[in-house]
Amino acid sequence: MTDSTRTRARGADKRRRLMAAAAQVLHEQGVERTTIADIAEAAGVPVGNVYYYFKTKDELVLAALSEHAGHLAELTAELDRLPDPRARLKAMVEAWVSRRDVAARYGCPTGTLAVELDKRAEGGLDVEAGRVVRLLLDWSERQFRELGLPDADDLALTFVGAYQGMSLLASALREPEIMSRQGARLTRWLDSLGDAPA
Amino acid sequence: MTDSTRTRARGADKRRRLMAAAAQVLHEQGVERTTIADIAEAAGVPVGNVYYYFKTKDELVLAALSEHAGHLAELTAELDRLPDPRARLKAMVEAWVSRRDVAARYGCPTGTLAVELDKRAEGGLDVEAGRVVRLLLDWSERQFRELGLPDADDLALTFVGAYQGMSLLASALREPEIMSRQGARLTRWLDSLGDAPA
Amino acid sequence: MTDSTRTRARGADKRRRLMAAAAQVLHEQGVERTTIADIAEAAGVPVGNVYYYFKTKDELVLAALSEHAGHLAELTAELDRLPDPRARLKAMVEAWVSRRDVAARYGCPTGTLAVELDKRAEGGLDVEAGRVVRLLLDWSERQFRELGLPDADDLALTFVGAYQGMSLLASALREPEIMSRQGARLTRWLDSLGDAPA
Amino acid sequence: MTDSTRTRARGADKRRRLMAAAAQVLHEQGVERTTIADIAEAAGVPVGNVYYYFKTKDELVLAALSEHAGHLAELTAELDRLPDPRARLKAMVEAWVSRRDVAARYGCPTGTLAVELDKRAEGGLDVEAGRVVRLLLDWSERQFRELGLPDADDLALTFVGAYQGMSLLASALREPEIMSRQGARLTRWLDSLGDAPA
DNA sequence: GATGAATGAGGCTTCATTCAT
DNA sequence: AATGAATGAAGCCTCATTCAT
Repeated sequence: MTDSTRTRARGADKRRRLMAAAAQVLHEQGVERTTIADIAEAAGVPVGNVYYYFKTKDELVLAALSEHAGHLAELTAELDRLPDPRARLKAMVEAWVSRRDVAARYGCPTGTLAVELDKRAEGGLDVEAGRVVRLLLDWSERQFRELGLPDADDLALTFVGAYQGMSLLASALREPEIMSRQGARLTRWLDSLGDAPA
Repeated sequence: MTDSTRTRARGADKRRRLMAAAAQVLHEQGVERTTIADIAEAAGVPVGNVYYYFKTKDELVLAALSEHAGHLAELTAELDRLPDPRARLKAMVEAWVSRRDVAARYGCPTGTLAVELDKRAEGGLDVEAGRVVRLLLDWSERQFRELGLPDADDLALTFVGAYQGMSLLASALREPEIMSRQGARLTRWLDSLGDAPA
Repeated sequence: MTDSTRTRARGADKRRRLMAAAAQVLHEQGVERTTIADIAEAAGVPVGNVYYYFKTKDELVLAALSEHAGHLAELTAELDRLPDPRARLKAMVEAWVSRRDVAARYGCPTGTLAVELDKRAEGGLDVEAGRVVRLLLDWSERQFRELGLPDADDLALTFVGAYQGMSLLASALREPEIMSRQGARLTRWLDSLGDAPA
Repeated sequence: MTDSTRTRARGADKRRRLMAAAAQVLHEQGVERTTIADIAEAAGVPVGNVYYYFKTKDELVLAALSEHAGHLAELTAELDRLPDPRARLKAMVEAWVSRRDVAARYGCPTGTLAVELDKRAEGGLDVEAGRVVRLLLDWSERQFRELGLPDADDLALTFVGAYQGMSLLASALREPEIMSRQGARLTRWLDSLGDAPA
């Protein structure tokens, strides 16, 4: 391994650590209340060095968004191995409910980020947040379409909206049980949706 | 009108203007990105004078929350004049949809405030935001209970959650139509709920 | 009693209350940490009204100084009724020790005021503080001179200096006993000073 | 000298400069009338940069106190090289008198700081000021004890109290001679104290 | 004379970003 | 690439003083 390779590897590692730290800390504290120093510390990187990897704070937010997108991609990839689209959707609900404690404390990472970023038009971060939200919508819509249901796009909005809504309420009221109970309702709803007529 | 009445009126007026300005600006820009100067300007009050009415920025946020609570109280008071609880709920949905443009730009005032305030434990503003959210939940629960439905509390969570979810998605995607379409679905869902068995 | 008399009486009363409040609050909190509002509140006078009686904060400080001077004048007038100058000095020490708790908390009113005012050349308040300090020095010197002792001025400096020193130490260490113990020493010292040679 | 050494040296140097500036400016102007900007300017440091070294103004005050404590430690270390405790005490008086001009203008640094800090209970700075005062008391007590005198603690209080008192009077009256004359008296008093009985 | 309200300067502190090495 | 230190623009808040009745 040459010096430059090792350096590149170490550099890439730092970058990855910064992204992960940004994703977590920004989720927990929100964008405005999080300082670059917070993220640097969480990543174990000296403050001054952050700017070598990310030119501005906005780029770190962007990185956090893409990190969340990555997590979602991993999850959907795994769920896509299930043969039945309905089972996939139900497994998604299960995944949400399993993270109920985090949701009840900090809300849905993507959703809360979107809420905060929507309040500023400049920088285009709001658009990027919308893009990540849409990833989940698109995946959901795909499942509903595979089920042969009409208005799959609306069903996806209802599905994801329910998740965002229960996360918001769970965190506003600090009650993880809201995730469990509303998750169960969501599952029942999925079951109640008729398959494509034969 | 006596002198003191006039003075008091002016003072109270300014206070009210500050509350209204705080409610609006904080909704549009978020808590952290809004400066006292922003609110002062929106209310037409010199910055230094704000502190005569509100000792801290947090008190202004609190005032905004109570302003939103007031708006909600007005709305529910009006809806309560309808004889049928189901009609009340449907009218609530209509009210939400009618404000679709604001929702698609800035989200639900109470919901987005709650999201932002939940990220800071200090000050108790998070609890206060939860309290306002609960006002709507309680009103909704009351309607479901009047309809004689079981699990009125869960139904309320579903109902309000759907609203929060569609608001979030509408604003994340900047599509007011999401409010209309999901509003229609919500109305249909309300219609589908059976009355109390005779 | 005419209206104007009553008004003047009420006005004079307010003025007196403000002076007393200024003397107390400025002693307890120091000049810089005391706001006009603090003094107004302590006096039970609306803030805006203070300026009718005192044009600036400095004038209030001046008033406090003269209040303290008044207290001292009262005390010395009383002590002067004692026939023996040594007895007068010893009674003065007793008076100091009797106020040991206040001294241990806030120091000597005049002394601490002088310390704070000496740090600013402008306004002449420092000079005024010195004048009040000198009142006590002059009285003491008179006693020593009546005792027929040489260097009465130096003895007065030693006497008053001892008082200022023990007050400072008592308050810095928060130990009222320092006043008692050093007061006893001071009394013994007074006793040890020979009378004028016959 | 390596790069990091140089950087560290520069950083440490700035810190030291800030401490020295804080000690001096706070002594001359008092805590409340001194702004961070004053200290920064005296140290030749940009205001914003001060916060890299001291997180709050209180920390700067603390630093000033420890600076004064350092000065005292240096002085006593030097005096401790004298074989005779009485000579040490007399040399201490000489040191005080030699700084009579500063004392007559701004008082004893530690004493005046203690006076001001005692007026605020919060932050614990008052306690810290007391601690520094006690350093001098403890050293003095040690000398009196070495002389074999009874009540060394009371003698120390008298000794240090006399110093604080004369400093206060000298600065209140703006007369450096007070330091000289009372210093001479203090020296004579030290001479008059009997040694331990053989 | 009395009083609540208004004003504006100034102080403390934070932090994104840049610099020097 | 790495890093401690530097910079300066805000932002929040306080308060002496003044104003308008």
